Amino acid sequence: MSTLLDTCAHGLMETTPKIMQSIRMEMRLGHGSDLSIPQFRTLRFIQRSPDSSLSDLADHLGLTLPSVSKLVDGLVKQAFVSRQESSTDRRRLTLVLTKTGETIINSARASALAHLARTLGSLSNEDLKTIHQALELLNPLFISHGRQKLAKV
Amino acid sequence: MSTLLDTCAHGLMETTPKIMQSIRMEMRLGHGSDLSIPQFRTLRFIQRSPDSSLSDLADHLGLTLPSVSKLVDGLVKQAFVSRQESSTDRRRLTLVLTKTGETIINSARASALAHLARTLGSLSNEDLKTIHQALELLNPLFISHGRQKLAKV
DNA sequence: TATTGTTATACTCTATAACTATA
DNA sequence: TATAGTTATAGAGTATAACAATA
Repeated sequence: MSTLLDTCAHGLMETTPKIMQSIRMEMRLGHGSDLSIPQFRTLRFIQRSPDSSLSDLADHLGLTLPSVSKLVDGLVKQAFVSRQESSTDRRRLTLVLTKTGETIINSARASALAHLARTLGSLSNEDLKTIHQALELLNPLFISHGRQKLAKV
Repeated sequence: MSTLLDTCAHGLMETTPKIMQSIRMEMRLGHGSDLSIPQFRTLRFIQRSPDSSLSDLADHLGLTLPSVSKLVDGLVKQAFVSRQESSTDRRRLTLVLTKTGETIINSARASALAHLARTLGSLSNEDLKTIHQALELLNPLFISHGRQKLAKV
């Protein structure tokens, strides 16, 4: 009967996709070169965790290695990222942001944040405090669970 | 300088994709037949708004007609949905859930909700109240803006 | 002419399976 | 043998452009 719990679950299922769609749209329209959400997250991850390997990225995104390999393919093709050899382990590679990649991610991020801020702009400070608290509560509950490996059917 | 606003925008950008990924994963693993998020939303929309047209659905999802046509193709192929002719306007079609579709959407929904409830399960009632309030605030701000029509480059 | 929907084409996202190279 | 990554293949998601049928 836990009604409040159910209500929150419903709310998340209704609202989360709408927020994602808004972010996605801004990512396409908001600035020159359009990034998908995974591409954006990839650039952000490399920016924040330099010298990561493909496996590190796969763990962060919760995707399989082939998926991430292809994802990076696209970013390399656009010259946002380069693959460098690891010196210690010749199987591994090191992901590096190019100058262009750095520019793109900063601009996309700024544009997305500005758009979100505009969207939240009508709220009072108290409302914002509530949202902030809620995000602080939710964030640790939804952790990336490493690479996907789906059960066989 | 509006720091709280920025903090909320950052929080949304960090947390929203993680929640989506969790929902998406449950949608694939949680029950027999796996649905993508758009498929899930489509079935839900038809369930709640019977006799809708493809354009109605496109508006609801914020996608273009060709995208939605293809999306529905997949659901028809799986026999979750059927396309029926509209009696009043022979250009329009009417989307109808099949018996199977009804079963699938109910099961997927229950499973996703249960998973979310489990994830939120460790929170106190007060925390849940905060989240509930936040969702009530956020939900109306992120409305579907009708079909996409991207600017020409 | 405007609207509803489909088809053609072309990306990205994502997975599994099979492979190569290194440890 | 186990791990890092790629390639092959396949289906879904998404768009634009071009089209058919109806209003």
